[in-house]
Amino acid sequence: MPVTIKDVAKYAGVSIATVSRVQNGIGQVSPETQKRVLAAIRQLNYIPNRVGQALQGQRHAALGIVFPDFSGPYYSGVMLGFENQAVTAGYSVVVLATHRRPESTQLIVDLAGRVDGLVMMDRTVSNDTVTDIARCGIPIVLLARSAITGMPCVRCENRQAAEELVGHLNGEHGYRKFAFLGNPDLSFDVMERWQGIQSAIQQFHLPDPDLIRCEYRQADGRQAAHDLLASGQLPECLLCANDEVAFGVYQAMREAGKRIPQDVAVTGWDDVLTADLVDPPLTSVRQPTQQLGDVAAHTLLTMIEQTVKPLSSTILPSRVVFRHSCGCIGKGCEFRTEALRP
Amino acid sequence: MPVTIKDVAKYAGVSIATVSRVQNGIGQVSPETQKRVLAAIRQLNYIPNRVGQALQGQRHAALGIVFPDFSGPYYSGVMLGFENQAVTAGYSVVVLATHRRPESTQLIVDLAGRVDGLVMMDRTVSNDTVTDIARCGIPIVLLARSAITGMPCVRCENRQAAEELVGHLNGEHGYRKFAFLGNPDLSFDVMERWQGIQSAIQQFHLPDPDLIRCEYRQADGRQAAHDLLASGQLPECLLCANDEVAFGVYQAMREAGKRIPQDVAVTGWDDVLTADLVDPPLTSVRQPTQQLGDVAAHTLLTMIEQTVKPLSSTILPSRVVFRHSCGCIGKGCEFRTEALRP
DNA sequence: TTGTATGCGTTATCAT
DNA sequence: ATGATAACGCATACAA
Repeated sequence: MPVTIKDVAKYAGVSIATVSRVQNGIGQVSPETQKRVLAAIRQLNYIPNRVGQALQGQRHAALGIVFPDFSGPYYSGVMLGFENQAVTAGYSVVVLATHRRPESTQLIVDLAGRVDGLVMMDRTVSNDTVTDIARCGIPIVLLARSAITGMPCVRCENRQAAEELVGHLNGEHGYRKFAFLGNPDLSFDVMERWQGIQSAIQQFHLPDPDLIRCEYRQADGRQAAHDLLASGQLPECLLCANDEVAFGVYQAMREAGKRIPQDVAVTGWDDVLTADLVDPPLTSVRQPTQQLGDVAAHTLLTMIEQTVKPLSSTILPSRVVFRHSCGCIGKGCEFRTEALRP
Repeated sequence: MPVTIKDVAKYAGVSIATVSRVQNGIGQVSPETQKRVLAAIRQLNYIPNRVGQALQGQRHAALGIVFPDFSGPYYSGVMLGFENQAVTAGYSVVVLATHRRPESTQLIVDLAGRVDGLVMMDRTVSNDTVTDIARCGIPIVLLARSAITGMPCVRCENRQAAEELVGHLNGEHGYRKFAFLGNPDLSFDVMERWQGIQSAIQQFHLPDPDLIRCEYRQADGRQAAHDLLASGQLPECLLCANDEVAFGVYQAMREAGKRIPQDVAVTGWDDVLTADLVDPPLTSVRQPTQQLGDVAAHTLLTMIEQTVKPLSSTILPSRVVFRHSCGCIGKGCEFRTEALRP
């Protein structure tokens, strides 16, 4: 049904080679035939078939990116940066979210067959699968994921930020008993945050922190906080795996009549735009999400277009943003040097 | 460089056709050769090239979706619903964000050449371009966009919700002077909201509302609110084009020492998760974003796989969610029947 | 059961 | 300046 170069050639009364020459501006064509061909193209509304071009040119002109999920501003940021770089470089973007689907492996293999390079995010599929696909010769960049030998990896700094966070909470506010809300098994970043927190707590000789396993949506944080309240073992400070979990804790605390930070301090991670607007403003850790996608795309493009693989991994800096939910007060979020509670 | 079916055939010592038969489970193959072929596939790490398949099968097994932008939970929701439907039906998803790029038209034409169907969202490209592409025979579904004859359109209800909102603000709270913050020229939905608001205000014989043109990020709402404050013409109620703008207004009001809703009432649109957590909780309009992507994908798939084009447009219902920022009080957000201000 | 041959749409390399 | 033809990777109709 669609118009092919053959149709145009017949309509213009020339060979397909000539049409191709006009179309791509390569080779010599007489002005007269050029005119005829151009007219035929316009007349028939001819659009070159990308599949034919891809087959001939031995490239898809497309990049793939595999997300574990789409929800939340974190993925939007990565997507934004990635798409921008890819399109600017002349590549289309094919996305896939695994959602822990059992058939994820097959879907990713399928995806690998239609792109020139692949970004694999976090816990989307096993390392073995990634290695298998890489062995087929397709360039792969890991994003916010544990390293695999021979593949570049792009991620945000987590441990240092976690240590700074705990250092502040103990040093400035005097908190000693912490709990972490999240599931280190589900995400590489969260695992690193949990490890950083544990390491800092050991370093300061504080009592072992509790790990409250929960997923990353607001409802999960809310449920976890309610469970914690029901157990009667509310620590001084709740460190949340991300801001959505922290917002869920906010909900639960409001429902239970507990005040933040007077009754319990709360921190998030991601520093979403609304972190500054909730009551109280949320102390969080800002990550350069857009840059994450940006650098991942750039690294991938380098691997595709250069014959030498750089293999350079990138770790982008995170920054702790102190607000009121940890106990800091005032407009400039000055630290309270005395402990908040008597 | 990549492994082709030819390589596998040579390695297994069989013909290409036999490999294909094994690969697709079609036709008769002796157990012995099947084993050899399977071993070769595993050994060489063969992944079928989708381009070859597409060329032969006359289909891409891919759907395209064109966004104006990615920022915000609205697009995440649409994306989530769309990707889920597409992948479930065996299609890959190719995304493009126009970002008001001048070369958008070319990018979309390009995209059209590598998918079996296309969803076009909002103000991404001119109607003429959409019609041109449709003429090439590729199925198109419009999403949150003004209708074009002959193309199905999926969107959320806006006018009715706008009227309900204004009816509440005037009827229950007694507000008479409104301003709308947003740019009706930039988005079809926002245009409809603005029209619905105007229509309701006429209907209730209230003074003409002000239109404060601004874009849709938090910073834009903040700037618009500051401008409004500087002008000295603060209306009783600010109707924001979306929640992010409303959050920007929150910022500005806090910075100016104005209270919501005592000094000025504020409403948003989208009902993002944090609308309930900001101070005061934001009155907003909830849209089924995920379902939007879901229905768009489903409609597109029907067009592709059925020969009869349904052409049915879908309008999904929106729902006003009353919270404190409009003047409602109490947990259940009961209406205040008297005017809030003396 | 297996192999051969053709066509999908495009570009590139020849030959004319 | 132009036309004929091969090649890309795959699936399939047909021949053996």
